[in-house]
Amino acid sequence: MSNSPFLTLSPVEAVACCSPLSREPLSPEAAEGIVPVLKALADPVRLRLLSLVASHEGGEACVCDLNDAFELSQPTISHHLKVLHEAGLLEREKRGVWVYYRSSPESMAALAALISDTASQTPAVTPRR
Amino acid sequence: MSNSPFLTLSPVEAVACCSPLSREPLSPEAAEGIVPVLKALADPVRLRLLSLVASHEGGEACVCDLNDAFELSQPTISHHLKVLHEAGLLEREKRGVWVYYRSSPESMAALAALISDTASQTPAVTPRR
DNA sequence: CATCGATATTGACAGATGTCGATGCATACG
DNA sequence: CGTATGCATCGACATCTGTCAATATCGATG
Repeated sequence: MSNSPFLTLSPVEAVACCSPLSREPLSPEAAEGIVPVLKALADPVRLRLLSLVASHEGGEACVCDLNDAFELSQPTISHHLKVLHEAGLLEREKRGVWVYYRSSPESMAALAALISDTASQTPAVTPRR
Repeated sequence: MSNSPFLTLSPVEAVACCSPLSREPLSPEAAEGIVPVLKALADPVRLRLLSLVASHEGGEACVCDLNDAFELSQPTISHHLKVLHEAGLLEREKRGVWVYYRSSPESMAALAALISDTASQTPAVTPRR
């Protein structure tokens, strides 16, 4: 695999197609692909946002509720939600005037498997079309 | 417990003592305690360093070997190793002139459990087939 | 002791990131 | 229509972060 398949992958896809960290040395390209997801998580506000959404009933929450949970400006919360969304950790759905964000358990599971693959074997890098 | 127990905890301890993200909303203090570990991971060089050490035989590697794996200055690698060490993701041991870093599977497992406590139960994200 | 080799620390600097106020853009409702 | 509300985008700013060259430290060895 000479040319990186990671350039065409979304962050979560890059995570899902890697073998676990402790299995073999991560390639530079794979690392670059995965890092956006970890960066998205590596902020206290975003971590709480993700937890709020994921632990909310139905695994989703309205932006208006999320705003109220922080003492931060609305644009700031909107910014953080965008980062989580672009990393593939939150899905977005507009219903009327409101916007709902939904957590993605598959993405979280893929990330967890990358960090510590104790039980299941993740499939090695499988090119998709 | 109104006063934060997280101030006295090392990053990995903060990770280990939290219920999973999707179980209940993360408290601001818990988030602050966990974030250093995620920040440590959220860099391509550090992610590769961790993977190199973890996948190396015996789960440990000498700094001299790690330096050679990157086209970065020695102080830069030393800096990144320090960050990983202070986050509790790598352990340090000096043997003679050389320094060895060892990965901490428990820390990684704790982090994986925080992100997705179903990681070991769900058939890890499988590609469509 | 003098020196060398392996790591760590320091100081400086450019670029990335979190935050805000102001503004834009839809959609709902009189 | 016009207006109100929910959310996103923009521009600006201060702070944080990754990187390097220079230097310090510490153990081994002659």
